[in-house]
Amino acid sequence: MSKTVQRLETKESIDERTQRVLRGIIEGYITSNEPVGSRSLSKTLEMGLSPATIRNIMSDLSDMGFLMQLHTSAGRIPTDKAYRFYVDQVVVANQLTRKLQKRIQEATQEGGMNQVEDLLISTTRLLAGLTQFVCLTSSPRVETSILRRIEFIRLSSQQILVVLVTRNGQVRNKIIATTEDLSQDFLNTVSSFLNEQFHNRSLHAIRQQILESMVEDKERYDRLLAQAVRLGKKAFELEDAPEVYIEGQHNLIFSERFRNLNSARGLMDAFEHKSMIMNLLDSTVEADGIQIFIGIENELESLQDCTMVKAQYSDQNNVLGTIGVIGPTNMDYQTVIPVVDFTARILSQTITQQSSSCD
Amino acid sequence: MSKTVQRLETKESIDERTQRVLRGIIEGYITSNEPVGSRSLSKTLEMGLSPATIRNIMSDLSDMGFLMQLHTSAGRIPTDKAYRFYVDQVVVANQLTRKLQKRIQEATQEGGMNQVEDLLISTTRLLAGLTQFVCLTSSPRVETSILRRIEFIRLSSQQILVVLVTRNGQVRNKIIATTEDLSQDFLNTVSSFLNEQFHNRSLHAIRQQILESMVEDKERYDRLLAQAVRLGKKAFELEDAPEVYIEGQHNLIFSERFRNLNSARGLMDAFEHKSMIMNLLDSTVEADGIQIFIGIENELESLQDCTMVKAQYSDQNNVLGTIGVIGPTNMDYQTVIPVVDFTARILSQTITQQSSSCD
DNA sequence: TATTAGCACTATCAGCTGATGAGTGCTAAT
DNA sequence: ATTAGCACTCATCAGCTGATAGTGCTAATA
Repeated sequence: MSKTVQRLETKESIDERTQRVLRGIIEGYITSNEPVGSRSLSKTLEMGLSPATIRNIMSDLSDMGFLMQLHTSAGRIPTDKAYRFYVDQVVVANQLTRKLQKRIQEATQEGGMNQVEDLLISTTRLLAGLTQFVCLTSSPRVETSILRRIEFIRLSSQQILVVLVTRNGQVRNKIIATTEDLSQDFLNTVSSFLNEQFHNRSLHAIRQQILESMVEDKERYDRLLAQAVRLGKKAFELEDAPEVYIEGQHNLIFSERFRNLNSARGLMDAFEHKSMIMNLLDSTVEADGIQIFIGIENELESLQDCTMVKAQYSDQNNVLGTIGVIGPTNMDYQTVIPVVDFTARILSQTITQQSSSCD
Repeated sequence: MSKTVQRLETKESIDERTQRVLRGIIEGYITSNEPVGSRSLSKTLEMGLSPATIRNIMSDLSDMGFLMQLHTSAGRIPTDKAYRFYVDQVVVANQLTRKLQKRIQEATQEGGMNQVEDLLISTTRLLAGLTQFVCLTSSPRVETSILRRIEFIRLSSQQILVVLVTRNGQVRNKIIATTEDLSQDFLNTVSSFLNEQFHNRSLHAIRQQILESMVEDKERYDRLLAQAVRLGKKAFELEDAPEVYIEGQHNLIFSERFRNLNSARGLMDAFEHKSMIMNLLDSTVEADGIQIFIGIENELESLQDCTMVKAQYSDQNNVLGTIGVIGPTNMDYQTVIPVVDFTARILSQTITQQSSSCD
């Protein structure tokens, strides 16, 4: 008999009243950042329940793994499981206030942002500012971007500057060394050749094809083709340096909301390793909407006291990168989730506009 | 009579023994980061002085403003004045260990650093790592850099990418909008015209001249000239965004050596305002060597518990920017000063090599 | 049977206490 | 001129205190 009761009390079937109490505790802890006790909860809930009754319910919730205590007499705080319940069951697609929407839109559209890099940096900073957490953004993987234009500029007899513009507006510069002195005229011919040949192909695909060309019979090459392949090879040998932008690290130290966090040091250290962060952001089941990792759901150990909320941004065709915030597990999900979501959408929109403005 | 004595005890004329004691206290505090008392000093000094004698000397030094106490019974610590004495009188041009020299050289010369930006960032990081302090670097003011090459690349009917390469290897990209659709061929003509016209001139001078051209009689212009002026104007309208690189901020929080610092928060906040930092670095009497600002010598209030050690770097002709570290006033000057000095020299050297490699 | 009041229990925190120790200043002796 | 000796001053720390805010359990109640 008691078994049945226990089954009934599993995730799906906590009775209404218990749910309301749990929700009250979670929201109480989110707003106050203090453990919540039965007495105060009895007041704020306004369900006409006495502290004693609430204690009983709390006790049950503790047994079910939704609540825990820091010390015997400290009031209770939600566990990661509770936040998961809260996010899945309680938080509904919440509308942002118009005011906030406007603020985000304005910030991303303000002038001088003709380069994707600038746009990403300022968006990252914006989100860090809005949430008062740490914000991370991965830039589009150059690998998969589509070539819009490539150009070679002769700097000296030994140096050539490669300028590479992708469809979504990223501009990459790279200086390559040559042994042979090539005239600017010749370089122009090479670049028009490459532009024609590889228009609208992904950088990855282009590199592949160039490598294949190289193993083909070399004698067939005229000078143009040979140099085109040689220069192209160097140009598309992109450092796949993972570009990540991080803003708001100081919140980790100074913000009151991170007070309970003991691994600030570990996180700061982790942020130094950009490739690890890159991985953190982009190792994602291809998901359309927003993704939330609460506490222990995070793989990275120093993140297990935090929640990461992230969303992908894209142009009209492809996912380009990820933007996310890292905050305390008792963050205000009701606000943070839509903020991240909306920001990612606006970001996608802005980038799409930019890349569609080419002929 | 007593007046004469006081005069004798001014900066220049502290007697040998007193100087040795002062030096002992300063060095003791630098190494231990603890106030130093008469007893322990009597041991480490090995001058055969009893603690009592040392106390007398200490008392004199306090009167002269070289020492102070945090509490009545806490031992003494040097004042800013003492550090100034130490830096001016005691620290002699110290040779770096070969090991350290090598490490700096290797770090700045490691591959893939074909862009000045990368070089600056990695040097900044290096210096932050070596000193365990915060390191700041200002990038060359684009204003004063010499034009090496300018190029226009047609992206679409409304967008043109400007690529601007300076003598010292900085590459700037900017996308400008046009109303008129200009062919790539035409753009090439414009850029060769501009390159010829303005070769080896400073960006600042170029902008001046373009503005002057504009007020001249407009009718004389042929189409090429008109467009060249129009595009040139947009191209050289550089955002004078002060570029500053900051590394090692986490040391401010986590390093034991910053323990006595109460204004970490203020400093972190200051670092957010890049233009202020830029000012801090570059507002410098044009000085050849290294510059040191100890405690209250710093204008910025939140810096007045710190020492800033900075040095300018340059190519063969001009000062380009400044690199500096911010640490506690009781930093190890004997090491830090030569490290900053040497790093700045190597930086200058590397940049000079790069800019001299053009034809 | 579900709820509640009452009570014993417990951990934390702020504030006080006295002991300890490092360091000073002064004075008298060398 | 130097030093030994001594009284004095604080900062720190451990240990104790009462107040507070929370719990769990039990017995009474609707």
